[in-house]
This record gives sequence, C-alpha cells and structure tokens, in this order.
Amino acid sequence: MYACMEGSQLETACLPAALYAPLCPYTPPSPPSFLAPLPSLQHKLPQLPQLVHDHAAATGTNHGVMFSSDHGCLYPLLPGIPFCLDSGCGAAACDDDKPAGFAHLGSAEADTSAAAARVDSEIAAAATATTCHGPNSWWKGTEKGKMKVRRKMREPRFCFQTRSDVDVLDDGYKWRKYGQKVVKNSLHPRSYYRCTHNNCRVKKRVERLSEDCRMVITTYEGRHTHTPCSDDATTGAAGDHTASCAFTSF
DNA sequence: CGCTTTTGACCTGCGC
DNA sequence: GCGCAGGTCAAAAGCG
Repeated sequence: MYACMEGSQLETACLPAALYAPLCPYTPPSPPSFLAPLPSLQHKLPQLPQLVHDHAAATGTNHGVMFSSDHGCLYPLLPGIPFCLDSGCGAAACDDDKPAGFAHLGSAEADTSAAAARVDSEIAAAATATTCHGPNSWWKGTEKGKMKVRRKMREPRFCFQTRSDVDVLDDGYKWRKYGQKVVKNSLHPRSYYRCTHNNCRVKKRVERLSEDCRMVITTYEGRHTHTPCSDDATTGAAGDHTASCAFTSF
C-alpha cells in the first residue's frame, strides 16, 4: 500500500485531470464529479481530506482512499487495496457503487503485497472489534487497580502519501503528539497525533517510507467535529458552532 | 505556568 | 498459551 503506483496502475486513477496536469504525463479516464480540480497540491492539500470525506458521504460508506502525491502530482494509491471500515459493506456489495480507483475493505484475497495484507489485517481487526462490540462501544481494561476505559469504535480512515521534508503536513488542524512507536520493517518511527479540539477524537498517524525517507504516509482516523478555523475556539461554544456547521473533515 | 513532546510501560489482538 | 507487534497511556522533561 505504501509503495508508489506505477504508471500502469494509474490507469484506474479517478482524480480530475487538473490534478495530474502539472507534472504527470497521464490523464484519468473519467474524473468523478465529487472531486474539484486542484491546481496546486501545495495549497490544496488541506482540502484533500474533505474531498475524500465528501466521497464517503456521497457513497454512504466509510470508504478510505489512498492518495499519493509527488511534487504536486496527486493520485489514488494502489487501487484494489481494501479500505472500507463499514462492516456491513461487503466486497461484492461495494464494488458496484464505488468509483474506479477507490478501494474498500473485504477483498483480502485480491491483495498481493505484504503491506496491503498488513493494512487489510489492521482494518479487518477494527471491523471485527466493531462487530463484536458494536459501533461506538467501549471496552474496558484494568491497570494498577483502577479501571481504564478506552473507546473501541469504528472510525473512517483515510490515508495518503506525500513527498515532504516535514512530517506533519499543515492541514489546518491543530494536533498533539501522544505517542511514537518504532514499527517493524521500517527505519522510521511512526508518530501518533490527536486533534487538540474539544470532543474531537480524530487521530492521525504519520510515518515515513523506509524505502524513501522523503515520502510521508499520513493516515487520518475519524472525522473532525469542527472547522479548521474554529480550532482555536476550544470553549463550550464549540458544540453549538459545530452543530450549525456542515463542514466536517478529518 | 500551561501546553507540548518524549518515552517507557502497559494493554490488546493476532498468529503460531 | 505464548510471543510479537501495534496502539495508547501517563509521568517527566522541555519550551515559550
């Protein structure tokens, strides 16, 4: 999943031509309407999560999509990799209504790369947990005599890949780092961030490709309950604001 | 002083 | 059941 797509794979890309135009020599066959042209990735990257979310909302599923960007070129990453968190969304059921280039979970047998299998396993685990406990359910554990309650819930996850010298892309939201972990078969540690906004449990993971330390993999989990501009407003009024705000992003 | 980052420990899920 | 790996917690340290 983390490897860059080859040219042949891009034939199934679904982003508008304007996205590719600057540097990429190919053109997607039929750009979907839910994605507006992005003349410059550098300036439009913060919009990407919203675009993806709009698609998820339009399709009624928690589809994730993996994008890869390279010097301004942005395209879906490895179409065919399952990335649907909706436990009720089977592979066959989803195939018909997903646009070309979008992948969803549930078709592990179609995956050939170890990385894809790893992601599939990861997402499948989340789906399994959801099945066992139901959406938005809680599981409990104990630590040093006191109950520790964690939320194990189904959240839409989207990841994209970009080439950048900085780990944390400026997506308009404020993040707090809560962990860092060295992952196996990776030369670079994975960082875990959480949105600092009140009652916003959106998380993101950032890691660099071991094959190319300039490539950054950013995975968003969950949806923001606020706008980027309201990030500073962490008071109780945030709830009213978010309730009246149709913009929900990552 | 408050917020953020760091980092080791802990917990859970999965594969064997 | 055990070990491994990923994810999270929380105390300590750092910083403005």
